Amino acid sequence: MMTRKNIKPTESELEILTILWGRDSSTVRDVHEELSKTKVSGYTTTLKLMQIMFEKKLVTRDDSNKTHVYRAAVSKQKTQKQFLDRMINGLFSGSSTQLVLQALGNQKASKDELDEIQKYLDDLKKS
Amino acid sequence: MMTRKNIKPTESELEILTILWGRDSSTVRDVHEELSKTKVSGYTTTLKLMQIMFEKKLVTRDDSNKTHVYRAAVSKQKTQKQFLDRMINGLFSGSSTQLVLQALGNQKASKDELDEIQKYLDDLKKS
DNA sequence: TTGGTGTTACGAACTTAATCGTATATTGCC
DNA sequence: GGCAATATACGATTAAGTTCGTAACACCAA
Repeated sequence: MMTRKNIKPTESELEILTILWGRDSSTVRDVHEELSKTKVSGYTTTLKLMQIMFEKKLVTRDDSNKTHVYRAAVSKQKTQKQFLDRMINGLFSGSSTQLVLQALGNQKASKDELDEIQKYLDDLKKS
Repeated sequence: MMTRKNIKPTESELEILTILWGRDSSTVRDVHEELSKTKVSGYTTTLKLMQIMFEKKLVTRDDSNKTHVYRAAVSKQKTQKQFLDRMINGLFSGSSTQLVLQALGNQKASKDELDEIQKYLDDLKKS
């Protein structure tokens, strides 16, 4: 099996990926307008970032038309896993349990959410 | 209440902090030798990094002697929380639950660890 | 055709992080 | 005192990421 490249998206790239994950396909204009809701930046900045992401193979694009159409080339889940693993190894001594306990303690979770986690834990223990 | 500075340690700074957290107090030489177990770098590189961390107030130092003595100025737990929050907000739509489920699914946890998490969940639900 | 709008391409400037070489200072030992 | 070892200070360089200005091109409407 081919080993996957370990390309770590930067903070800015992650913002763009998050937008792409929430849409079927996007133009630079689409992404830029979405980005502009939370930060100010020039259009060509967004364009340049997405061009770089294309070179890094973080996104695919259809350039058969004048206005290119982009899609995320990495999955949200795989990216989450990549960052989680990095964090667990770098900051939690490799213990996912420690990270989980800390995360649960940090932020309030609703009873429903806690139930969901417990149910998931039960499944894990059975297997 | 004073608002806390949101200083985000870099990757290299995190490596050094991790070493400092595991020791009572450390000289640059101590840290550098510990670092050298896992990576190659010059002594002055470590020195420079720790000087920068001192300017950023990530560490304190006692310079009453020629050889300065350093300590972490930020707690491990607070730093973990800072990175976790950033990750939850940036990559998990603000849902700590989603992060927990992903973390549990990613890495195998032992039965004892799962029990520990369940026990913690029970406590959370009671309160 | 011509001008305005919208798009990509591309290079330059700027910032931050990381690395290291060299200068300088202190300490202890002969 | 003078030398070797070891420390800090600091500037220079490199690399990566971010930002934006400008050029070039296509398309459409008047």
